[in-house]
Amino acid sequence: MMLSYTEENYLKALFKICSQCEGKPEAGTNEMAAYLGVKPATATDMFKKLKEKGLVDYERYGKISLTEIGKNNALIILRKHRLWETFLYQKLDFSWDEVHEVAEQLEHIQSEKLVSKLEDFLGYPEFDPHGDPIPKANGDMPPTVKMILSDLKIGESCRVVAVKDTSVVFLQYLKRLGISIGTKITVIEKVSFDGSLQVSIDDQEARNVSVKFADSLFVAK
Amino acid sequence: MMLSYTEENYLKALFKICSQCEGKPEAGTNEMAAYLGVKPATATDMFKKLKEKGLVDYERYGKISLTEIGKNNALIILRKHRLWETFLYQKLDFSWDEVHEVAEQLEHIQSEKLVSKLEDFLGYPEFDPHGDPIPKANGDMPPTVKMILSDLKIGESCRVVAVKDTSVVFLQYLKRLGISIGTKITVIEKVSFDGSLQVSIDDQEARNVSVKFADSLFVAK
DNA sequence: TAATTAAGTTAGATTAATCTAACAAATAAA
DNA sequence: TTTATTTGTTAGATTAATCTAACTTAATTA
Repeated sequence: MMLSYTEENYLKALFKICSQCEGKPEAGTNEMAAYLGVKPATATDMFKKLKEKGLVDYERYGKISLTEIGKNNALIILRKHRLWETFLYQKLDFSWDEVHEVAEQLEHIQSEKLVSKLEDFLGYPEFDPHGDPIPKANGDMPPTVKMILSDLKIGESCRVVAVKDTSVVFLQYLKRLGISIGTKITVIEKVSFDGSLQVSIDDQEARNVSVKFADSLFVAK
Repeated sequence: MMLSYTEENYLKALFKICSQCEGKPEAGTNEMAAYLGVKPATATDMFKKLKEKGLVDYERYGKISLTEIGKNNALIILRKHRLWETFLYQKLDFSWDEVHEVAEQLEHIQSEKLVSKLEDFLGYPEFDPHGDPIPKANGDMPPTVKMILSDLKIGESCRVVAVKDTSVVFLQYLKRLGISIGTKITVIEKVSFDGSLQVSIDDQEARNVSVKFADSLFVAK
């Protein structure tokens, strides 16, 4: 079945929203509309259409969620997105914060052969430049059990494995702090007043990072 | 100025048609519509729109041609198309006849940085896999003075430098004959009955090729 | 539980790209 | 030079994706 550019974006958005919140693999109309930058009325119409096509489960005034077919389609798009990001980063020397925008366009190119050839060319990467796993051609994706920086106790060290927030502002901030995949971070102190952390990046002098920041970095001990 | 996918395709089509016929750098409505696979009425509407945007010269019931701005836009699209074809062929191991279709999609990706990085990655190629020149970022393109196989006299030899016809059937036929860029061809005889040629490909045993075939291959002595 | 607020839907309009059918202009032929 | 043919245009409709404004349902709270 052929999906339009827009339909693909709705599926992808739904997948992203659903995979973030554990217990609730579904999204509301306003939530989706806000995420996609359209009005709720627009989203409602699209929900009906996607339901017709068997890609989502949805009832009037209810939540929306992906069917198995819808999920599979979303994974294929995510796969393309992440492979292209890897290409841009590894081969074309794009920086961390630049890859997303262009990959948003490239992910919609229709050619199975292109994707598999690209994957081969990149050497079957497991993760994209942000540390997110790349789904396989069959839709398989390693379930990533992720720990965030906030989970660490005082005195513990870790390595950055991925970013939770992929906004340009965040990625540029990371670049300014000299943080990328693999960077070592040690928690020196937790400030009880506002929950912020004193951390040492690559064993440099300590600096303070906000809760929001510590919640946005995936790490491994 | 932002161009839609469709507008880009009209400009590209117009450029192709115009650059083929020497004396007449303009196209008719039916001609364009047929080329693009739409109805003439649709083309008329688009002509008005493109004129509004200053991309074409056009008057009711008249021919259509590119303005300087329109031509520049067309060249940028052609540049992207040919760089992507080169990428697919050189890096992803696509065959001659497969590159076009995917490049038709890739050429519409909007990112100047992507194009220049890609060009750099490919080592600033001058020609695409079909032997066609790749426009530079500023729109410059080497004026290709091309000779076709039909131009050769009996006994003369040449090397294939490009294909005039990029249809899949033709490219696959070339593949079957073992012809690609650089292949040596010698004209053994011209059959006066139908204008067909007896040729030797890479000094192999002679075989007959049609006028249409000989008109579709660009060669150099 | 009744009232208020938040969330979601419907109806009607808009824009881009397309179509068909009917019409008009330009060109070619008799 | 009048007619026939080709070429091109206009008008009106359609589809996909979007909007605004008005309305409905669900959830919250007093």
